[in-house]
Amino acid sequence: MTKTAMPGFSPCNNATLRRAARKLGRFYDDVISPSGLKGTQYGLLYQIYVSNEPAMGTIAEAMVMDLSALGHTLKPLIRDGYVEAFADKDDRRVKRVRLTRQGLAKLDEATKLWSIAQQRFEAMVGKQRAADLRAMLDEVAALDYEAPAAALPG
Amino acid sequence: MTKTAMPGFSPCNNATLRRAARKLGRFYDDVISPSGLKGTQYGLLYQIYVSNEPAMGTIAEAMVMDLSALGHTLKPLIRDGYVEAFADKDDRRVKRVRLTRQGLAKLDEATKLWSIAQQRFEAMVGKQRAADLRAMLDEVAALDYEAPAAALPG
DNA sequence: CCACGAAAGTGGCATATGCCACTAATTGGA
DNA sequence: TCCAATTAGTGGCATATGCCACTTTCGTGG
Repeated sequence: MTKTAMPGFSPCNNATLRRAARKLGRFYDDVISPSGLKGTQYGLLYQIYVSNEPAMGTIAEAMVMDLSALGHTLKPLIRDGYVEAFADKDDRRVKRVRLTRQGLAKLDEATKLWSIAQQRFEAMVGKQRAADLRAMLDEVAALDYEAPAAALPG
Repeated sequence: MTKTAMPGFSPCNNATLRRAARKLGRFYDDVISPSGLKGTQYGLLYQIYVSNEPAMGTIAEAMVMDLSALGHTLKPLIRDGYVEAFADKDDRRVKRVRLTRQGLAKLDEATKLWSIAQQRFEAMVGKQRAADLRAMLDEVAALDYEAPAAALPG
């Protein structure tokens, strides 16, 4: 018993990943909160910003997120006037989104705060280790979890 | 442009972590779903199982989760009869929980499925790399994100 | 040109998480 | 002993995410 008893380590990759996500999420949220945005919302605004008036499906794919979930998450941002949606010219099924002037300003504001969180985190774990971690995570997010073709008998 | 355009890489550690969590979460959820449990619920049952009739606060700490969030997450499991709560003998503020007979059976059932997900994942990224990843994530979850003592003038 | 199946979103429902304001029970002094 | 500060949970409210059932559009083989 060193001090506060180590956290409940688990052999489950999923549980461990979620645990870390909760902790890191709260940290980024705290630092970014003065802007009124949550870390996830900041990430979404950023993704829209770096894309070219992306279709919702495009964003969902880039963020490895369910399309309907993206729709839900987008609502408060549209409601608050940071994002606006419009129909694609050629395919009326497609809905594209972009940042409004306010959204752009808010992104700027939040980016300053995000930088602080990012720097604080990387100062703690090390820039290189953070990069390594992201690489691992990107790999996990890109994996193809198809059923291992469990012997489909001819 | 190799094939499907790499996912929207982001320099944000938080966004990257969440993205991976979404993807891995869906994978574990899919595999575990025949039991009727979500991956998170499985993790919670497991945590309760390996603890000794833990107090809610104890679980919350181990899982690096907000106490009220834990309370919410616990509700469906109590409703479905997998977990039962009871007041601590010495401190009536404390609420302890334990698995019911059904909860134990469900945990057993789900563990078989979990093993499949766990093995499939580790077969893809490698057992050692998975262990390394968990180690990094445990470290992230254990970090002390206190304000960097930003010069509190005497 | 029309019926069909695929593609893109929407809405409803349920869980996952957090924060905040409260309530109840304890613990520490004065 | 009695009240103030602390501790443990609860409930309400809001966002984060997913799945499923639809609805609207497209794209196509007839």
